[in-house]
Amino acid sequence: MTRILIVDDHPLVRDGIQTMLRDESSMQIAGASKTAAEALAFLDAEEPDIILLDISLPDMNGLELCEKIRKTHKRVKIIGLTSTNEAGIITGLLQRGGNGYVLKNMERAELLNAIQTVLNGKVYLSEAANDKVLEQFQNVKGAQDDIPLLTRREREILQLLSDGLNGPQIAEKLFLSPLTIETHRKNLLRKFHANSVQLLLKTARDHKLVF
Amino acid sequence: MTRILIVDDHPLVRDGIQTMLRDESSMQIAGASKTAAEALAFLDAEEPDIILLDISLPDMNGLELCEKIRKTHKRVKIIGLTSTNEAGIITGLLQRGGNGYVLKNMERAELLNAIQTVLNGKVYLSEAANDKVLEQFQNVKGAQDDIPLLTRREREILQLLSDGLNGPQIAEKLFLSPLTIETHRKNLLRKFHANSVQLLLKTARDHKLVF
DNA sequence: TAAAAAATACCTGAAAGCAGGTAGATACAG
DNA sequence: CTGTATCTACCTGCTTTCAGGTATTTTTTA
Repeated sequence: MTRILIVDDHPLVRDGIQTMLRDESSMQIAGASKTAAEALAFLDAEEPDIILLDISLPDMNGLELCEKIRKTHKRVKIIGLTSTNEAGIITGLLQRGGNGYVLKNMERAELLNAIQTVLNGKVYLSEAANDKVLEQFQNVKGAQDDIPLLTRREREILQLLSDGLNGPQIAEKLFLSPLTIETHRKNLLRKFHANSVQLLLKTARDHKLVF
Repeated sequence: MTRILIVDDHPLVRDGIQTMLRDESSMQIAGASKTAAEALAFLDAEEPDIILLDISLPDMNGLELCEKIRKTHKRVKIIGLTSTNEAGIITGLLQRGGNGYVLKNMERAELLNAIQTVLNGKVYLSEAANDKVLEQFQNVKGAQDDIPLLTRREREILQLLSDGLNGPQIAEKLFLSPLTIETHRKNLLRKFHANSVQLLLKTARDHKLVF
């Protein structure tokens, strides 16, 4: 028997999911919480197998809640739920220990599929979510008029800067003159229209050139 | 008929995959490339349905190649292949338009499963890869004994530094003396045992105190 | 193979950051 | 109400970064 906790502040969603799963004899709705606080209280008492977790809750960000739950409940599988597919949520959820992600306009079959998939230890991302990831990626690439093209060396140095190294340290690591690093850094700043490495790195991260 | 391109510099892997798929009448190995250059040349001539892409290639980073392929081939499904599961590769691959990810020690069934999943427009991540994502997450949280306690003001300034502002800019924004910001920044550096703002921000990000 | 691109290295002067202090004003809790 | 923590602000001296160049060598590409 798979025990499921629903965390969503919309009654419509809670009822809808209950209905979708009503005929599945192997699944049981263990609880339904309207808020993060309720969910955490529920988890103090019971340990479900699956949590269907709305990303936008009234009292706490869904990602944050996911992180919090994962800290004390290593075993439970967490599937994110959302209506509008915001940027970065998918990877954010995975990085916080989430096991999957479905959109609220899903079909019944997709929900069952998602639950089965994460129960088997795999990650499930809905097709639409997948499209969004790609689309977002394409868009980023599409609006790349102003994403500067970097040389290999520049990318390398950008990454090292992102790793927290400063000029002299990079020079030592790459067996180059600190002045050379300065030149590359300067070219990076120019290409990104940044006036400090801080800003450069922020922009680069926004464009997903470094992580 | 599903046409598959294998991109891997290890003959063993190429042969192994061919063998795994030999008995699948619905699948056909359209080609096998040893390098990124070969793969790109192949894609100029033919358009497979699936690309099984090794992450560590001799002439180009797999992520980079994925990005490059996705730029001109929107339709093809790309599944990453790797032996050792490095940090960040999974999300990096997704963000570059990858559709899935399997480890080289997979079973035949898992490969077929992965191919079928991405053909259906879903993302496939292998169980082992999933575990790694979670494990990596848990590790970060596990070593949190020495995360410094920050005051409200320090958190505020940390966030502004993370946003790419420098000392004087923050001072202006908060109606404070630049010297005050310098003090706070200095305290942050001390608390994080960092000797530059760059390093401070990296550490803070690792501890998920800023994003 | 010739031209273009990339990588290397240097210079000057101004601005900012960093390390090491000191110190007054609030605010908050025992 | 009396510490303790926090926020504020300053000083000196040194290092690094940034903006603006120039210039040689190597690699890539047309």
